Amino acid sequence: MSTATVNPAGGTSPAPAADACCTPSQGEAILNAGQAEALALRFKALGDPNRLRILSIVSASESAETCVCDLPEPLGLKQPTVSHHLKILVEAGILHREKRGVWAYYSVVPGALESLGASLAAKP
Amino acid sequence: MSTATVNPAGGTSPAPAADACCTPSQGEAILNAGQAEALALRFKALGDPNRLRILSIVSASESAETCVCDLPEPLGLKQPTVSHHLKILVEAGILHREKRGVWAYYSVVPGALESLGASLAAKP
DNA sequence: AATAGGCATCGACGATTGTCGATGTTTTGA
DNA sequence: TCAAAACATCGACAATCGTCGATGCCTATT
Repeated sequence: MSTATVNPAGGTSPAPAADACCTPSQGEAILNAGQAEALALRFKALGDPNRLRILSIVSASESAETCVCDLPEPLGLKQPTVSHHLKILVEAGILHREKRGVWAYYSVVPGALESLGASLAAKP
Repeated sequence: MSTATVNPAGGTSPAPAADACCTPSQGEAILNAGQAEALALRFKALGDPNRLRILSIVSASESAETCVCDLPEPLGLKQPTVSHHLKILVEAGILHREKRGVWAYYSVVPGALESLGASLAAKP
């Protein structure tokens, strides 16, 4: 009866025996490391309560943008911390930064959140 | 979580002062700390490449359930690490764990990813 | 009962993260 | 030209995270 259990040694699941826990594998349809890393970067940006609240504030005024000066107060955070979170959201492609004069205005990148949500419903 | 936050219903742009960066605030329509923390917990679970790959494998399985014994090999992780990630995904309400005999089978909670995606499209 | 195997938990380690004070950069106004 | 204000960046610190070896628990088999 050849192999009884699937063991990680190099062999790629020869044949599913009766006492095997389940069907060994299904081809190569899973996320590779690169795709997973890119997706994780964007979800990680959403994995902080204060960043979610920043998004909530910014997206609550969709037509207009939100300037940094209005964020520290409702969040209870200091200005450098807010800038730090904003940078992470920009690098994740979720927020857009536009500086006018002394002030910096942030807005949600159109379709960014929707595309992230779609990648969830489709299959990670 | 029906956050249909449509804030600017009344006055439309009440002519902000020249030296004000923008409209000061819009009441209390943003995510509070508790809601943000709960949402962040679930997004944080998706903020790791290996957990995304685990989700990919589990949701790609025909039988819709995958046993732990098949995960360490394609991920290149040791068994305790895989168990750790699985626990995080279960606590986030994304995966379901069912033990049959010696083996433990994991499956995606129906609608879990879709509801997370929906919370994205409908403003965090 | 004793053994073997699958999986969860524990303890530890380096790496990453969130926060803040201090400082730098840029623009506006006097 | 200088001063003030808004925002970004830097450096530091505690906390959390990802990973793994060792170990324990549970189940099925002998």
